[in-house]
Amino acid sequence: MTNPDELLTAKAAEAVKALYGGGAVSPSLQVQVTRKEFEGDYTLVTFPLLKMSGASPENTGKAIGDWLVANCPEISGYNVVKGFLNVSFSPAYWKGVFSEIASNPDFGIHAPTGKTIMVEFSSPNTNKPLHLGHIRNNLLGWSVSKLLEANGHRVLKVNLVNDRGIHICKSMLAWLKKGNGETPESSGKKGDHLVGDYYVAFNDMYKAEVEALTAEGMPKEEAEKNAPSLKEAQDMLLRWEKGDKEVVDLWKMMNGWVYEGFDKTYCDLGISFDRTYYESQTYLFGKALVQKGLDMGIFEKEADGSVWCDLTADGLDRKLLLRGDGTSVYMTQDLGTAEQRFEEYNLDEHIYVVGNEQNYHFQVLKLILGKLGFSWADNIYHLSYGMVELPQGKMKSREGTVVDADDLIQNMYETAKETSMELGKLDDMDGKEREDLFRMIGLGALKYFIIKVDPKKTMLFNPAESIDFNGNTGPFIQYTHARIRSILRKAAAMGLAPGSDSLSGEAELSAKEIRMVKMLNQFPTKIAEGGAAFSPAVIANYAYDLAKEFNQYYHDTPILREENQDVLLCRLALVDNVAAVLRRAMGILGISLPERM
RNA sequence: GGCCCCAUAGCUCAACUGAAUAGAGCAUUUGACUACGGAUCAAAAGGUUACAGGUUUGAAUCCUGUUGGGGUCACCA
Repeated sequence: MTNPDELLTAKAAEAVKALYGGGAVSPSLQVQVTRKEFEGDYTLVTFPLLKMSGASPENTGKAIGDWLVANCPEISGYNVVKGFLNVSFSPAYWKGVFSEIASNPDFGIHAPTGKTIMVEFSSPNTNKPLHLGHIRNNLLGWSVSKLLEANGHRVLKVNLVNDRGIHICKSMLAWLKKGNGETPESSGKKGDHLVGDYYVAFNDMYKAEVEALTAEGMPKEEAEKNAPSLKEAQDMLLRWEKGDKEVVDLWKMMNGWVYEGFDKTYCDLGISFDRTYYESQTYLFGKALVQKGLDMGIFEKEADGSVWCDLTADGLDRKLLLRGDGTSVYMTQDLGTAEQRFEEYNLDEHIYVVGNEQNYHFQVLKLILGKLGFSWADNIYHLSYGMVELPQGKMKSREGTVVDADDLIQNMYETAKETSMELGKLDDMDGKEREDLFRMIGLGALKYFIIKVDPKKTMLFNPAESIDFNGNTGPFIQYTHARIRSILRKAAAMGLAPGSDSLSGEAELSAKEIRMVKMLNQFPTKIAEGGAAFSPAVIANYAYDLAKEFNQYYHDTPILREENQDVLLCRLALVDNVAAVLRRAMGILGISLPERM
């Protein structure tokens, strides 16, 4: 069955042609969902048609409305308000739409496109634990991947771990000096936190040294360059690059601790990757491309041996691609990895989930890849998300205002537990089951809180106010689902279950039920919309609207106490499908819905 | 300073490609369990969409300027 909006667009085009003639059928037929406060299902905006009709908006609307009712059996009526033609479809038509939704177990999921898309996200440094910013990145990367899968694409989720560099050496050095052999086992600390503590310890040490040097009369800038611990860290990096066994062993051991910690956090968040890349293995990529660019004449070499790409003609700056000593920089490496990935996986698209502070970097990356002649340069997309800010502004590790990921997850669990225990609905549930439920609700609240915001926008998190469990929240949707499941359990106990014959009766859908069918019917469109914009927020807001619609319906429509068997079965089928769509929508966001809570 | 992004109710967020009276939630005030689950529902109040112009039948949305905020401009990643 054709979608109502498509049907109306097609029929309206016919109407315009029949009424106003000519081959000049206006391409600007605007069909939209009728606003709540007006009667009707879909609305045709008549303003763009006035020149053609030569009549007032009211008369144009009337003429088209009359034609539609006369020539289209699915359309049962219309009204015109100002220039808006509000069209109603018949209840029988909507029942047909619903029956199609109900018979499709994968309703909303799009057919395979054959496209392969790589999504890179998370990409942590191995010198400190994950924080709230990483949580937004991880949740976005994960849900965008799921959303693209729902759009029929094959998705590869990858992580690029920044496991080398001076910052890693800093924690290693501090551990050597002050660690006394401390390990996660000996201290009981989670590995990533342990290593993070030594990174902080390094900075304290370094700051003290700089202060001591400036006290002796050395200018601050010079002191910052000459502090002995920094020198030692730099020396350690050189030894690492030479493969010095002692340094490499230490590096492996400490990174191992960090990975164990990260794995725990990823597991808590319900996140995994198809492949993990390590910069220690990819940081030399891209050097061949530098030579290629030089040969093509798009890069230039300075007297000191450094290589640059001049982008001033494109309104940007000159960009360094190779240092004077022949070592590569971040950009070089990204150019190389992109080429390597497109070749190895024959990618159609590559999405980088990276904060908007790197907009410039990705602009340059894309531009240079284009200049190097790669046709796929246009198929890389920087999913640039906004920072998570605190009431006092940006999170700053130096000022201790970073919201730790593990703490936050634990916190959400505690709050979920408290709330649930207060309500006391779970007294007959066993311990393990309860723990899982608290985790599900806490995570649901956290994930929804983050994902419902448009990725591009800066968002605010206030640690002083705990994340809500009422209103437009994850638990609201989880609760709605639990409620529906409760009804269905009771129905099953009465020997009633929605099935393929639930809609075969005479029952006609009420206005409220049509509204819900209409909303259900939008699900595939929402998935397409969210996918096109790489915005899981579209799905989150849709799920909320649907849940809210159900709760209103639920409040004043008896289901189990309905005496007419046909109507009862029809209602059961309807709420069953609402639950199924909620599950599918929230599944895309990585949020599970409970049977009860 | 150059370039980029942002500004919507007290607060957190919506508003498809320009469309009807700019919508939700939280907080505030009020009402609803002898009811299929009150983590719910119903209602009140809350707005010159930062400001000033412009384009359009129609602007939160597009254009110009102003103000305020953020980002970025490393031989860091």
